[in-house]
Amino acid sequence: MSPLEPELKDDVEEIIETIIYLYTESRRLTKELARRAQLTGPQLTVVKILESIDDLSLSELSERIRAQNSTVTGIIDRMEREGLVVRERSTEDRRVVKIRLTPKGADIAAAIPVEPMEMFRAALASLTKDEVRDLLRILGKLSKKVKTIIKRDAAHPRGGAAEE
Amino acid sequence: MSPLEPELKDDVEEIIETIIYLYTESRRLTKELARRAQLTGPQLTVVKILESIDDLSLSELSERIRAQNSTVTGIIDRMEREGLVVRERSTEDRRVVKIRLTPKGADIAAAIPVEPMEMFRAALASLTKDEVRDLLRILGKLSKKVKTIIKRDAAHPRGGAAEE
DNA sequence: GGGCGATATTTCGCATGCTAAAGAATCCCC
DNA sequence: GGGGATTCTTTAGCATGCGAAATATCGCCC
Repeated sequence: MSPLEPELKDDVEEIIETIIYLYTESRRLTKELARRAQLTGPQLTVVKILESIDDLSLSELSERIRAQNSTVTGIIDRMEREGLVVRERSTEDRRVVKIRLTPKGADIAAAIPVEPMEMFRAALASLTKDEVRDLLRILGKLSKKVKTIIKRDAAHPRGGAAEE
Repeated sequence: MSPLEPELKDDVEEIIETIIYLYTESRRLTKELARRAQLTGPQLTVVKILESIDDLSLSELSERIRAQNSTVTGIIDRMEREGLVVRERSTEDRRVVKIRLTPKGADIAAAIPVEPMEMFRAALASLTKDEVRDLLRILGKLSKKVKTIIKRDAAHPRGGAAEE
């Protein structure tokens, strides 16, 4: 189950480093792209999501951008202040707030041609088909394992995250 | 150069999703681990770095945790307030501030047995040697390509990040 | 039909995290 | 050896980002 040997330790470090690098770099680029349209990174993400899905509740939006509701409340506050989106109370369930792009918000979204993460996509295009397939398979296995560890850790939340 | 075909588009999405998942999850776990010692995530990281390297300048520390100096200034402010570290002006170069663990900080560091990212390491241990090697190779190729794209983009910073 | 637990959103307080600009100290070059 | 460019750190202002508690509403169950 654990064929990992000492000599591979550095490899492990490097894999972690690389994943962190790829993540932070893609985020930085999203931010830079957003800046050209006078938006912040998360605001660009929200605008692009609403462009294709108009009419999303705050909770649904939070889930999509992997943030807490309270975080998204703040983001939407500022976007509403800037006239990019509007809040609309749902008529079916008055607890729910629907977020919708304003014409101004839609214009800005349309004016930004590339998706966030486009850079990532371009980089992945330099890999061969087989490499993409391998990468996907291995990362999938990795994240499945992580999910298992987390589940076990949630059940016995007292040690570190990795004791055998 | 770009053998990526339409049918692989979903694979690309999934790879990106997985990398984001792995990154955010490892961060969340670091934070949870830190909480048990009354620390925040970055504070745990700093304490663990200083445990092995005592005597690091603020800039060096920033570089290690991939954050801006101004961010680290704030983190160190709060850690100093809590009595975890002290600032010492360097005698050789009086512009430099050395950060050092206090006995209290050292105790806390010693009391936390696992490294941040340990969960990651445990998950990687479920891969075979060959998989680790492949993953490392492919991620390396990927990040090299990203670096190239960034460099090109920095030279011509006007379009999106990925135009061909 | 009234109360009670569950769900959706907001508020509050705090800790990152960034950029730009200010403040110190050093370097370097004439 | 003096001054300007450079480097190290901090300050200021803002935008996430989180958890916990407060609010509002809904659903259900008796």
